[in-house]
Parts: sequence; structure tokens; C-alpha cells
Amino acid sequence: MRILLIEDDPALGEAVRDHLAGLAHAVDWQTRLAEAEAALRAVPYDLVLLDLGLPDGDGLAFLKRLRARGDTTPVLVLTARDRVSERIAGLEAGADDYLVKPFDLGELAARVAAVARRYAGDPNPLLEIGPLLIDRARRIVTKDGAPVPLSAREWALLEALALRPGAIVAKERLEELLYPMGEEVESNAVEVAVSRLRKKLGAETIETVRGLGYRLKGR
Amino acid sequence: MRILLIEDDPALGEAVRDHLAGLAHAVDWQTRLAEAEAALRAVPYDLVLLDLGLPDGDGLAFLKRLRARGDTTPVLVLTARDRVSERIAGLEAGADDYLVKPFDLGELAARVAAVARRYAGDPNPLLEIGPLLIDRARRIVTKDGAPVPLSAREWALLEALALRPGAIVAKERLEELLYPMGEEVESNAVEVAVSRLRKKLGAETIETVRGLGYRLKGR
DNA sequence: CCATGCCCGTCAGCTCGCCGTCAGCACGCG
DNA sequence: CGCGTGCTGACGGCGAGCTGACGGGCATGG
Repeated sequence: MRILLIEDDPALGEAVRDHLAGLAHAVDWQTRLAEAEAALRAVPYDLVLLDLGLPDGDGLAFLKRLRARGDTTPVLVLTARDRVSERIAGLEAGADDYLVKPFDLGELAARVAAVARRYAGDPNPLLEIGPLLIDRARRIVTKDGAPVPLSAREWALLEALALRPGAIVAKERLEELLYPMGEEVESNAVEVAVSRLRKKLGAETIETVRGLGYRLKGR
Repeated sequence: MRILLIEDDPALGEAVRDHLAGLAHAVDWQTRLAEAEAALRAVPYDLVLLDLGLPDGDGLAFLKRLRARGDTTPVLVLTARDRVSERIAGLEAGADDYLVKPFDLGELAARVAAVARRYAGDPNPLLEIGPLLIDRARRIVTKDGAPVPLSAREWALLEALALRPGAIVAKERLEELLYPMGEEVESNAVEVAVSRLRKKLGAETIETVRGLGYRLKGR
């Protein structure tokens, strides 16, 4: 993704740029609104990260101008302003999301990914397995088009199996996935979980491989 | 443009209505604040023409209430009061422009056109989610066509969810949105807010995702 | 200055979904 | 037939989440 970062704080700007660059994004960093505006006219960015507290103008007004021009580039606002009304003002000015300083770089990356997913030509990756459609981002499974509500355990189990459809996943692996060594189970909890999942998704979707584990009916 | 005219003088009201209608505007004419308020809640107007000298209430207070609700519909004030301090009071109450009686109908039309120009280009995006219509610019929600009055908290919550319909929003995220780190809540305030919002919008509109958060029922 | 009403945080009691446990059964294998 | 492995219905406890009630805060209005 090609990202325009508008941020005047050198330390923060560098940190954000480096972090996103490390995630294989192409980041252009501007510290002034005037320069940013020029860059936006010249280059088709996939995303704009906009700090509202810039010294050479009002970020919100900048954003409104952008939208008034018909520019629909997704904008993620970074700011220290944290009042609800100001967030709302930001969103009403045309921001797609809002991140309040100080923010975690990991969270920033997640938001960036979310925006990217939302606006990319291919939305989010849907896994299609037989009659099942698995939307990992939205945490939604549909069977023959009908949504199937899953509990947390069931979802975790399905995700583990759906990661590589057709591959055998050992029961022990599933066990340590569902119960990450905090509390071992001393029963057939995994089997029960599989059973319950099968009841919701259909018995034929999960195949038992005796002595080894389970696998999703891939194809 | 859809214009709400609030004016109790029959002759003037008729003149204004006819003149603007002749310029291809859709004009609703109310002579009382109470009726005007009801109309404003029900219909998304592009512009309000407000006479301050109405017999059933203070026009300025009416305007302040409107703004306090977060309604950003442009308001053009018509009045006989011409003192500078009163103009200032009007603008501080949230008026976008001011016209002193007697005014020329041509000038009125010019001001209306100016407002239209200022707000054109971005027709406010309406979010449609099931039976809900969410007008973010005007802060109006309708359910099955009927307007639903929301408090500030309720609106903030709805907007957070409506930003990405169908996506799960973590309870912690909602919490930091509603109570931006000024004062943390040590109760189930978010749950209560959701409950109250559900009571207004219908239980089925907001889905609980156990252990994760909430989401708006997309489509 | 008090009355009224709305907003909303807090709390308590409750409901209900989740899920680990267990027991009884099915089935494959030698 | 005996054993091992896996399946599933039933049970019950735990805890997340829901909601009615209460009260303080704040604005409005008389």
C-alpha cells in the first residue's frame, strides 16, 4: 500500500514510517499540509494518515477540502484530541477512522490493514470450503448462504482447521490451540468441541482421521 | 433544495415560499416552532429559514436546541432585529447567515444559492442498515421511516457501530470511544448503553458477540 | 431558588449461553 | 470377542451479559 503520512512530530513520524515500512507499505512522510496537498494531487495514495495538530493549518479543514474536491482516499486521523465531539467532527469531516495519541503501533497497523481491506479491490479473504463460506475478518460463517452463529471455542476450532483445508490437524495440536497451556484438559474436550461444531456445520464437513486428528473437507 | 421556512407572517411567508418555489426549491412552510421542530426531526432539510419573532417561543433558543442536538442543517435567520449585538447572538447560536427585514427577495435567493453552493458536492451519506436510516451529518436516525430521538451517548455508540456495519467492535474500543481516558468506567456502562440503544432501535439491530463485543446487523 | 425532567453511571439480581465433565454407546481392528 | 478410539446426549457450574431500579448531575422553566 502507498501511504501518505502527515505528521510534524519527528520522533512519532519516524516511528510510524519505519513501522509501516517494515510491513511492506510504501510510506511518504510530509510534515506540512501544503506539501501534503501537493503530494496528494500528484500521487494516488491508498491511504492518508493525518495528524490534526499541524502548525501550518487546520487538519479538519484540510480534510474537508479534500472531500469537497471529491477525493475519496481513505483518511485515518491521528490526534491527541480525545473528546467524543471532536472525534465526531473528524468523522463528519470525512475521516474513515480515528486513532487517539498515544496509540500502539500494532493497533495502527491493524487499522491500516482494516482500511486497506475495506477499500482494496478484493475485500477480505473469504475461505470457501464446500458449502461453507468463512469470513475471518467479520467472524462470520455461512452454510449454503445462511449464517451460522458460532461460539468462541467453535470459531477457534474452525479457524484452526480452515487455515489449511484438507490438511490433517493433530488432536494434540488442537488441544494446545484451544487451551494454550494455561489449563490442561483431562477429558475429551476437543472431541466434544468437534462434535458440537459438526452439529452446526454438518457432519460431513469435518472428517476424522483415526489416530491422527481431524481435517476439513477441502477441495 | 429542500427548505424549511419558519415564518408566521402570512404575507411574507407566502411571498418567500412562492419566490423560492419558483426557483425550483421544495419549500415546507411552518408558522410555529413546535411544528417546525417536528418537521425537522422527520425530514432531512438542506436549509432552514428561521424567523426569530414567532409567537410561540424564542427562535434563538430553538436554534440553540437544534445545534445542541448536533443538527448541522444550515440555518438562515430572518428578523427585524438589526442591532449588531443581536446579529452576533444569532450567529453564536449557530446561524449560518442573517437577513434583516425588510429584505429583497432577490437577495434572499442569492443567500440561499450561496448556502446551496457551500453544501453541494457532498450530499450527506445515508447509512442504511436493515430498517434503520442513519444520517450522520444531521444526526438523525429513522426506523421504518419514523425518527428515533437519541441522546448523545446513544448516538456516539451507534455511530461507532455504524462506521463499519457488520464488523465486530470490541467492548473496550467502545469504552474508550465513549469515555476517552478522562475517567475510566468501573461498571458495565457500555452494556447499559447498548441495552438502552437496543430498546430504541429494536433488539435485533445490535448483535452481541460473546467475549468480543458488538456489531450492527449488516444487511 | 425550587420543581421537573432527562441523561447516564452504578449496582444487584437474574438469565442464559458456553463448555468441561462424564457415561454409555458405536465402530473398527486384531 | 475384547480392546481402543471416538461420538454424543445429558448435566451442571461458571461467568458474561442483560435490565430494572436508583440516584446524582445538569439544564430548563417558573
